[in-house]
Amino acid sequence: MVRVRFAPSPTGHLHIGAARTAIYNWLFARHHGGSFILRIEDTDFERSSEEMTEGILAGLKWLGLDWDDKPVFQSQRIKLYQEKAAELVKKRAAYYCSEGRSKAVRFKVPDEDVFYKDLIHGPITVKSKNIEDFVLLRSNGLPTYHLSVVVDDIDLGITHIIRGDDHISNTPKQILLYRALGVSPPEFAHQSLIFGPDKKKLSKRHGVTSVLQFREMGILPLALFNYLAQMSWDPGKERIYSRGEIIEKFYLDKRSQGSPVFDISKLEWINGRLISDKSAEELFPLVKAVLQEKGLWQQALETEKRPWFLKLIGLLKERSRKIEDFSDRALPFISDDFPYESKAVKKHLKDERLGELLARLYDDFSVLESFKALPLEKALRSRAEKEGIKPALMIHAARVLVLGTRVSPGIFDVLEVMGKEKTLERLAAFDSVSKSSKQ
RNA sequence: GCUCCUGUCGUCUAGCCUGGCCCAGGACACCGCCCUUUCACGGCGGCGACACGGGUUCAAAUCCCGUCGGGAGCGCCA
Repeated sequence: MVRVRFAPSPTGHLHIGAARTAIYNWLFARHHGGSFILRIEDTDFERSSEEMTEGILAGLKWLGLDWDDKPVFQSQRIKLYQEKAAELVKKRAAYYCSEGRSKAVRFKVPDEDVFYKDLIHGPITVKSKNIEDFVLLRSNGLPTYHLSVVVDDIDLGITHIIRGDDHISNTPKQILLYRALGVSPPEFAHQSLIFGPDKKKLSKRHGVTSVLQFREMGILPLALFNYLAQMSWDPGKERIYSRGEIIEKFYLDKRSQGSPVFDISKLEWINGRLISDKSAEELFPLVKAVLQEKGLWQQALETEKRPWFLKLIGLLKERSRKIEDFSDRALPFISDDFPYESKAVKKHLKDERLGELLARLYDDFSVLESFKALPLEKALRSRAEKEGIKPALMIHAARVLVLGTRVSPGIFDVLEVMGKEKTLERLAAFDSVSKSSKQ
């Protein structure tokens, strides 16, 4: 029976490196039908906080991870560690050492080399003479990491320890502790660390690293999940999978051992694909949240204008890579207070014929019975033909006048969603818009 | 300094265990073309890597040795 754990210390936010470790443990447990245990390593009272614990749990949930049993808090198990330390002293595997007035318990490293077979790295051997006697119990009676980890992993019946490479050199110490406690050690698998572009361990100075920050940016949980799961590992031909598919394909060995560099453009690519695949209905609450945050939300979008708003989301989702992207792009549709890109105005509104052409187009549009993409397109193209000009001239001008941008979804779909009233109003604003940029 | 881990396109990786199908495959990014009203999508194409040096072998990205590079750990932090 496979039993693994994720053991964060609540001294900071859920970092994507830690999240990746959590994902691997979870995947391993689910693949083998085992258990995934959460253990909060909060024995460093100075730096730990309940708030951080909440944030970490929220991050895990958001990623779609669930855990078995209740989370275990090390702060509530101090007595157990102290007992085990005493037991080791009794067995003469550990001893009291005093430096100054304080008295701590140190492990007596025996004169035997440590060998173990890492599931990812293969055989690793360390000579015991390279390991110093390390502290088990601090002079204040609190356990150190090595003691609490080993005692808990034994107590919780952990079968596989999957964690970051930064723990490789801790492992021999812990194996020695298992031996001293008379328990055979579990399997170990050490996963490479995520690096920044400078090939150093990823940290805050590299930019966004907290899982919750990605959520705020408008990254979908499944996108981050896929991206993180596919570091050091290649599940196959498709580039994006459901959680269930990844569980099915997951394996630990035979994976890349080098440290991967975090590349946000790939994450965003996955995210964009996932956004396109979602329905407007699914996207609705996410877009709402972003608009609310930017102070652009209108209650009507949820009530009488909801069907219209869903159409808008459907129009915009194909080319959005982050949920954030929706706010700028939706702006001209839900408000009259939007910017005109000066480059766009200069490029597409400078033709002198435009004033007259747009006036005629205005008339063509205003007599349309149905303000839908197809008739709109027909009207514009036949106008262009009559005038002997390329349709593109009016198309580009219309885009700039209606949206203020050079880039958008197909213009006729845009106009349809924009509606007759606003479209005509904005086409009529040609003079003032084109003039304003000349100053 | 000591110990351990690690090194395939700019980036993520496949291949390495079980040498030949690899003058190295895919994806992201980038560039070009097609589609086209713009962008995105899609299609097609391009750029681009086995860190280096020896050895073993008919044959090495794959096995062996060495060199160099990168990282992490060495706390009464976790």
